[in-house]
Amino acid sequence: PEVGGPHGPYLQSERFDIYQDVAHKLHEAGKAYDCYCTQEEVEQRRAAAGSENKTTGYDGYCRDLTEDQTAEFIAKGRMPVLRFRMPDRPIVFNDLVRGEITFLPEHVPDYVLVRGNGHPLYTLVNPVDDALMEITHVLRGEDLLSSTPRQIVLYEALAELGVGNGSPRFGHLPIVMGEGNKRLSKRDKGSGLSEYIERGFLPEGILNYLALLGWGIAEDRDVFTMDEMAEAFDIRRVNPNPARFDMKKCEAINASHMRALSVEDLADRMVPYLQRAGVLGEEVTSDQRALLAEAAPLVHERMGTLGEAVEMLGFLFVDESRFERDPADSEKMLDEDGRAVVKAAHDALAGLGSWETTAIEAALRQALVEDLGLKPRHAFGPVRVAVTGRRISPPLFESLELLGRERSLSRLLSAQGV
RNA sequence: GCCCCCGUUGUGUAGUGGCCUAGCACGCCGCCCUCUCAAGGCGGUAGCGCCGGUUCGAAUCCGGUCGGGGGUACCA
Repeated sequence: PEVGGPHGPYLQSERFDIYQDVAHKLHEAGKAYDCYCTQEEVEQRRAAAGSENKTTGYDGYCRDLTEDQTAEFIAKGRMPVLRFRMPDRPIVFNDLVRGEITFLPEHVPDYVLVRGNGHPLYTLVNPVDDALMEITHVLRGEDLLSSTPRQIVLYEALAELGVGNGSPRFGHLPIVMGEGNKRLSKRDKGSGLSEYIERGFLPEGILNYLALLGWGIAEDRDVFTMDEMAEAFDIRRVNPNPARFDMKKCEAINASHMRALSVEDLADRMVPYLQRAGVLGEEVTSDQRALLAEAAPLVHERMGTLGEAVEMLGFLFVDESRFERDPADSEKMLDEDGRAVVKAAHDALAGLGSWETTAIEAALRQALVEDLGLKPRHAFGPVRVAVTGRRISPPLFESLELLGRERSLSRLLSAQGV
């Protein structure tokens, strides 16, 4: 609607006259008829028919009303609905993903196009819009499969009346199921796109994963770019089985795309997430940009989503007053022994001449591993928590360099409770 | 109930009568690497829903059965 195009108007509310006109034509041509039955009457007749397991839907009562019968209904003040007259023949169509599908006429009853109050229904509006807008292919969920036969017949009737060129091609995609084989409903957690965006999934990652639900680019490959997908995709190769949404796999695919990003791109994309978490402000200073550019290479192979940037890199951008350590990690790593290690680390680094990675590493290895005889993992664990606030972080020595001498020493001090 | 769709390891898939003692990916388990976590490398785990039939031969074809999903509105 906001873009426009050759088949406007694009707002349904502005197309009322079109629907009304088409409804008229359908009625005139006998493709649809006025039906005066109330819903109660239809149900009663169905129940009275006994074996109500035969067919649901309308029984065709008003299909061929005489003028007298019609007059009688009108005299009673009944307002008719416009009902489409389904042909008495099997409806066969070739679904793009499922192949040939057949519906017998007794299973697709006449259906309502226009309400008693004159308002057109989706059943009319959708095909009319698609016919007029020259839609050629309809790719939709399997949940719409059983309404397809009645739509196809409508398209054909429309074409006979000079509206559109007949039925588009249909392809019914498998529905994505959630855990426990239940349909993923909009209310379910993990069903809304916004949740994935908030967590920092990449658009190309989500798209890649979704495409894998029923389709594959090759036998031995499942990570691909959007361009590659567009190039290779073929609706006829889509699998009709409903697929379960697997968050683990989705995360793995996304992680692959994260790694495929250039570090520059990664840095840019992390910014909004760092801002939203308050790690970065509205305005990102050039110093912060530079720091982020140096930090990006350290994390680009260890992040699954952009949102993880907050925990991974937050410690670098936060000043001492706002720096916090994970309580559980602190408790575990900064016990008495841990604090002793941190003190030794501080002393080793305090007088360091050159504040860069190799020198930092050399000094710490000497002081903690050589002099104190600690295993590397026991030596660096407490230091890591002291400086980054977490047991999981980017590589320690690089992190220390980026953090800078002043803040590093300050944190090594505060971790000792000093 | 009735109609339609679907049925290969935990998950997504490859497989269209012999190349299948069923391939790939994710997961899971173990090992290697290692300052944490990842990444990477190596190895392992687990499947043709079931029953008949066709055939020299069936995951592949046919029938049945069971199971899952969707649809059955004057909703979209």
